[in-house]
Amino acid sequence: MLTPSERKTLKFIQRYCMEKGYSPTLTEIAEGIGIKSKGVAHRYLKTLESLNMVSIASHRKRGICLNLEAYENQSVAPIIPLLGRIAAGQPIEAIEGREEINLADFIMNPDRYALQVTGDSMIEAGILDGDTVIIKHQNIADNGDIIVALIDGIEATLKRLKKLPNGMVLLVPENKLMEAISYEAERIQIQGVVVGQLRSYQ
Amino acid sequence: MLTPSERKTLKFIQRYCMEKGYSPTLTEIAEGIGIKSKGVAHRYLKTLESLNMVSIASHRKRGICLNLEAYENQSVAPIIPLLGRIAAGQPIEAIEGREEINLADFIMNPDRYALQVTGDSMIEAGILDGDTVIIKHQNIADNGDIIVALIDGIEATLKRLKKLPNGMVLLVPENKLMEAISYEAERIQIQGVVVGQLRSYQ
DNA sequence: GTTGAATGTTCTCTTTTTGTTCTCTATTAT
DNA sequence: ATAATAGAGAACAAAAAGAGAACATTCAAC
Repeated sequence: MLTPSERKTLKFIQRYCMEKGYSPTLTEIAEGIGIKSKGVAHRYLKTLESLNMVSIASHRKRGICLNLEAYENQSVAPIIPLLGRIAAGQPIEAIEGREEINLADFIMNPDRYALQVTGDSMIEAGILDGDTVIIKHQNIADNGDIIVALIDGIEATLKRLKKLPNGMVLLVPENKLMEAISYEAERIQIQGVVVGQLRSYQ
Repeated sequence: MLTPSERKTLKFIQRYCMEKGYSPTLTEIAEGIGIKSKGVAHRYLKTLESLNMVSIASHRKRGICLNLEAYENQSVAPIIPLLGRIAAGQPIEAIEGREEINLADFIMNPDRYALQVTGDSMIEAGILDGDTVIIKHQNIADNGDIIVALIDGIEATLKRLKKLPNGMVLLVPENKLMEAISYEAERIQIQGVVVGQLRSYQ
């Protein structure tokens, strides 16, 4: 089990290597994890080496190498480093404050579940055929929410919700080729609200 | 059988480990379960250890380790139940085989990192302004991959890659309002390939 | 090659944080 | 009344964190 400082060291090295393409020096590590002593940085590094998290080419400068396999076992938390913001035509810009994304936020709550989306009805909202959506189970929703609606207790569908003033509800697909349909409120049962979406390209 | 306080302690540790990737200190546990005394937290921990719910590395800091049983009760892995497939106009259909999604598979590789996307250049590929993309760090890519490209060593951009037969590369935005631009291959450095995408609606 | 700056390695020391073990008190159910 | 459960907090032991000096090795410029 890594101590927080060792973990911080590992994260820093990972991030550094990712950004620069080569490993940091001890002084850079020390600075990167917020301490002054490179001797201490070296100690953390030795621990990481003994746990097979990294390999160190002895006496070589910038001779640290991340060990991929050991890494996976280690961290239980679904955390991924957030390197920055990418916008066309500019260098990647760091985001102050947030340095990582924790997917636990997505799923920690027990009333969440996932659905795989079939069809193109929400394509203009960036939800494509084959995507997975994270649903929060609840029976009410706000205007504009994307919801899982059960129509007449049978048909399930993913649509944007629009409440009409006359007591009707409109289920709006995000696709120019399809039309919104309105229903009497009694026919529509809200099963959940989309709180997240994910897609894998692999 | 666990007392309410012991159960609370166990739940807190599970949650903490899940979110942070390492175990809490006694003081953090005490605070987490709403008491002031770390001695008391220690007592609960000892009970949990005697019931084999956790193991404690003696005198080690953050040396708590959840045991298998405890894992089974409440999943500590980043897993979310996959209820099925939703398509407009049909009931939610179960997916044979896969019953849950493990977000660890999604992202937990040391050569992955996240970037926050700014701008609309990939909007027709379902990558919207504000979305997060998961990048796999690599220097080569296949035709059709969405890549992080560094142009002339300065500008970073997210585009679909198209290799032209004449040694040029085309960076294709997924937006009708923008035009693909071709470059000499030497000017383009591939920094990574998009392997995932996620969006939070909260 | 030689040299010197940069970097890696090995220490010893101090301080801070955390784990462990107590004792004491309060509350509640049987 | 008694036992089980809760909680506060003091006192001490041990681990972790950190500073920094001293020395060894690399590596690039000359």
